[in-house]
Amino acid sequence: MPYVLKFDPNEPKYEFITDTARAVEALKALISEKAVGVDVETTHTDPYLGALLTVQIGTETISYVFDARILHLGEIHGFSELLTNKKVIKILHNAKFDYKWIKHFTGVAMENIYDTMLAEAVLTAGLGSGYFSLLSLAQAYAGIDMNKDIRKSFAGQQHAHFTEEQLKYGAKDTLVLFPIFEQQLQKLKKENVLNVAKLEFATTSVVAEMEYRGIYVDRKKWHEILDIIRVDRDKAMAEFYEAIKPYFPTAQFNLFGGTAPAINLNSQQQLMDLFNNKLKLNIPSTGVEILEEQKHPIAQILLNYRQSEKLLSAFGESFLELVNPKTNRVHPEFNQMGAATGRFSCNKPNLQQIPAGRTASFRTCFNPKPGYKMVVSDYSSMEMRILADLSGDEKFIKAIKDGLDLHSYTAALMFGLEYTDDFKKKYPDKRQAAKAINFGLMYGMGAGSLARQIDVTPEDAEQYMEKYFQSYPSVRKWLDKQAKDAIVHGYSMTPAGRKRWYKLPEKSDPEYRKKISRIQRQAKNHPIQGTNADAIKYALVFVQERFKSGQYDGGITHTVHDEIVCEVREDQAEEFSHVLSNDMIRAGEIFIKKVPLASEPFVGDVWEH
DNA sequence: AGAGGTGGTG
DNA sequence: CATGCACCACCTCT
Repeated sequence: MPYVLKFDPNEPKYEFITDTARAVEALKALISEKAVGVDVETTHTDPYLGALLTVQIGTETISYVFDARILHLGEIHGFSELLTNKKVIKILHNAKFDYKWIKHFTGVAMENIYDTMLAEAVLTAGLGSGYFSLLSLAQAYAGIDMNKDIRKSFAGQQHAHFTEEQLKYGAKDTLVLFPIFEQQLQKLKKENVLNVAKLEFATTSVVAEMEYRGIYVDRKKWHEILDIIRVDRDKAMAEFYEAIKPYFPTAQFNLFGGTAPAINLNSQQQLMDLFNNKLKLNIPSTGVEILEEQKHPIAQILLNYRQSEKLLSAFGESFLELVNPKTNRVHPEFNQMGAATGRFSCNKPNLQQIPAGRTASFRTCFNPKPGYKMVVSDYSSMEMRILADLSGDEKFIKAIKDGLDLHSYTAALMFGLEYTDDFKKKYPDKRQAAKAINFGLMYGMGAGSLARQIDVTPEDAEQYMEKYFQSYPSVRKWLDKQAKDAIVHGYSMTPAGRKRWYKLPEKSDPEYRKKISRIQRQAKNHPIQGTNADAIKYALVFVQERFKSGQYDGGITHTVHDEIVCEVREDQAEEFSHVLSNDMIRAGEIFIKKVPLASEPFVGDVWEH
């Protein structure tokens, strides 16, 4: 049945509230509602740098526009009571944005959130971009055109009077949430993903708190690391230009007597010309895997240059510019539906791609605030445990239960060797090969790429894989079933019920097989990666409760797929580290019942372990 | 502005 | 028949 609008999009009913007495009355009326729409207007996107102008809270028929410049909302009776009330659903679009502003300016931490943006992301995972504007949802669910230009007009409105146009716009933003909410709810139930949506909603306030808190970055130390890398980079660059001199006999001299670089080291086009036309190496690309095979010294020099240049460009000044001048911390944006699998993505800066090796120790620059410790915990080999559990493979499960080193154990089975505690030392190559298989098959890898990766013939790789699947027969069965089901149903699913949909190609599509194969690989991986995501989201909710309840002093600073990083008051850190690990395990056990889980805690002064 | 190449993370 | 999942940032080139 079509949804009937309860308001007039051209004349939205609203009340502009500037006095406390009227605010109290409005809030009193609102608290008996089943659900309210909430939105804010601000002068900026960053609560640390801007001002809160209005908070709109409304029903499906009327929106109350509270003037946050005049009213002390945090102290007004009924405001906190309404926004933290667990019986009244707060409907928002991209709730973490409003959450941060309301928290910052009123001290109120909203509860019981329904987020129309996240709901849409859950409903279209794998199909869309993961980002949905209120504009597009208003159009799709209510046929309403929203004027996006008015939002920009709030930037300079800190003291001036709002126009009626602006107030109407603000009001419409809460009114339009209802038709979206009502219809999404039906869809979420119909697709059986309401529980996943609820997990996302519970997670969103945790994400808001995490972004709001941010994490301290030691800029001085960061610069010291950059200086060292820059020396290496310049050295490699000099070596490179020296080495290519013979190939550029006409190398021009510029006006200042120095040589003008004959080649832009960052131009793959010019490099290809050098390697193929001058050096006659005939390489298909200049990627690491190709260059590593080349004997020519220039290839090695380029690799050295690239290694340093990569770090300087991706983690240089541009990174430090993202440190917030007010807080001296970075406040990355975490997109909780950033990946089609349910994983987080992260940007500005992307803390999920800070180098982890020991060569570039950027992670040591992330420190707790004074009097606090970094407390970190990682799930150990989580995706392998998930695969063991979901496939129900007895041998696989037993190996985990017995606490064996899984890569070594797989190697022992595949190569017919005896498993011992020092297997890793005795057969490092065999273990490495098994590791490649263990990971690769979770991505649906074929024998061809396995052969390339562990440097054996395709025939050998084929044999290894066959041996692997003979060792773990249920794993093969399970993977095959995921691939098949995805094509039959058009989606794959985690045990938590998180779905990822696929756009199936037409039979006539010239790339039909290629596309089907790709979907099959994605469908094999999705329940594994997605279950990890489900677990970490539950864990984040559990852990946040530890801080919110006042049990521990501190907060979550960030999360990297299978890792949660917190800063916790020094005297509580050690104890908290075990609480953190246990919460992560407890969260995982909601979905993983047959296999024991582990999460390793660390306490220190840096984000690194 | 967008695509493609490269490379950082789990 | 093609052949490893999920991201984001920076660079060059068009």
